[in-house]
Amino acid sequence: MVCQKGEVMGSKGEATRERILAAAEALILAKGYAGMTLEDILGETGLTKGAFFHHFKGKAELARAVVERYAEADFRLFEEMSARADRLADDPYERVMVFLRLFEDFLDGLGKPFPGCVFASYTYESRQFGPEVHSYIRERLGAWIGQYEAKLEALIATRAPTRPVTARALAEMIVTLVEGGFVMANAFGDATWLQRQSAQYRAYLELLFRPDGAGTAVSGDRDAPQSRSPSG
Amino acid sequence: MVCQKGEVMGSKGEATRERILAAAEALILAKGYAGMTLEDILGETGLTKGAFFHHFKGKAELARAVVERYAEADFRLFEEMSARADRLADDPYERVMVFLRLFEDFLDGLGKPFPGCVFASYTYESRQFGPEVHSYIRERLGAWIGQYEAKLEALIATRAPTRPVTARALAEMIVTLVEGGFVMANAFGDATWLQRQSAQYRAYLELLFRPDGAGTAVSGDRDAPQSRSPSG
DNA sequence: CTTGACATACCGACCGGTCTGTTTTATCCA
DNA sequence: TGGATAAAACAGACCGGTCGGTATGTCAAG
Repeated sequence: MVCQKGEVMGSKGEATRERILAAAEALILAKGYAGMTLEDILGETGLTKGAFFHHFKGKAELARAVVERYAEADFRLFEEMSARADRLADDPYERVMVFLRLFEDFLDGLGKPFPGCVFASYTYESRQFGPEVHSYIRERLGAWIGQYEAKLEALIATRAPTRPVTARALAEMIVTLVEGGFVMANAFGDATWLQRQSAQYRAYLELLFRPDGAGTAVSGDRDAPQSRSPSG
Repeated sequence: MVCQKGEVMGSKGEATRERILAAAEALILAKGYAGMTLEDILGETGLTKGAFFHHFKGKAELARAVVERYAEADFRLFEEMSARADRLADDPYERVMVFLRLFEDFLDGLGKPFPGCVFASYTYESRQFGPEVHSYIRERLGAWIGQYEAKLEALIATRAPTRPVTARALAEMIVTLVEGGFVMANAFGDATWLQRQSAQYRAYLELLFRPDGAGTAVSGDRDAPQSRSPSG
């Protein structure tokens, strides 16, 4: 055997496993973990029970695999976008701003069914999962905040904010806005919600780190519509 | 019959119904709607199946009643706090700031088990509920945003912001921060998370509407700890 | 001829909901 | 005033369907 012990030998099995994970993630985001049935997954993937239990010990292991896959993809997406932003700008302030715009552009490209956050979905069903999954989510959320914190740390190191503030606090704020943004976007069926929050956050950063640039209009601004019907 | 047709004759039945609703809300926040079992409710309230189905047609009706109760309580809480803030200050800017501080103080008083938002919990299980529940949540979220919008509208009418911004956008932002704050607070088991977001939001408003007051330290500021371990 | 990758029939537990019975409470009339 | 009476407020056994999980089998590839 060329690749012994079933290492990273992609082939058919891995593809099927990936299909199951992708379907499960979408279902968890739409119906919640407890609301998702194995039958749902089988119907979505066209597989049968035998196939599912060949790849996963059970629903609990699937739950762990889904959140791990999600966390890894999120982490990589951030790193990639961060690298792109750093290539497009040298100044730490501009790097943060460009990163946020890249993030907003990325969200623009996301079609519906509008995605949510697996972390948040799990959080509201926390009792379903053991403490190990809970602490794993906590760790990955912490890592996510840390990614933002690093970029903001570089910013604060070069520019004194107009008001005392920590990189940690600002990092927590944008992550909170993203999590809340997913909830609101889903509730209103409005895919632009999250982008608007990111734009407001950029405005906050601008006032903190470039208060003189008030005249220089922030290009690509996403203001909320002047009047929005609550039921729209 | 003095009170015909079982009108608003509180007494015993209503109290039991209220106990069921309170238990169900806590369970939905902890385990999600689908993860919550009728047995859970019966165990929590010490009742039996007969009692439950005497008060509710089924789990679906309970779900609707829970979210309606939650929405009404939230609405009333806002109105009450808003009235208190308006009594404590005359200036629209100060009224918003005082309101936010009252909100933070209120959150301080909340003991664990740390609450979440029923709207958000339902949002991540949206497929479980019919479109009528979904649109109801949308309407109530819209009303909530509208409450904030009215206060911020008065603020913008009296003070020109340092940067063009709409009351609607700012209202959406604070609501988004609250929703995301519940998620993060639950994930990290950190009851102060939401208060810190509110404080950051106040800082944003200060920069928007009182940029000269930089020297005047905002009393009762809640900054994030300088270094937070991601796993803490 | 072993092993991975599926398919299928089936099981047992659980869960939402029903049915019937019992207790308590409120109301009305002699 | 008090007992009849009806309705509300419960209790608890039971049922049918669903869901997670298992056991067994097939089939192709190496």
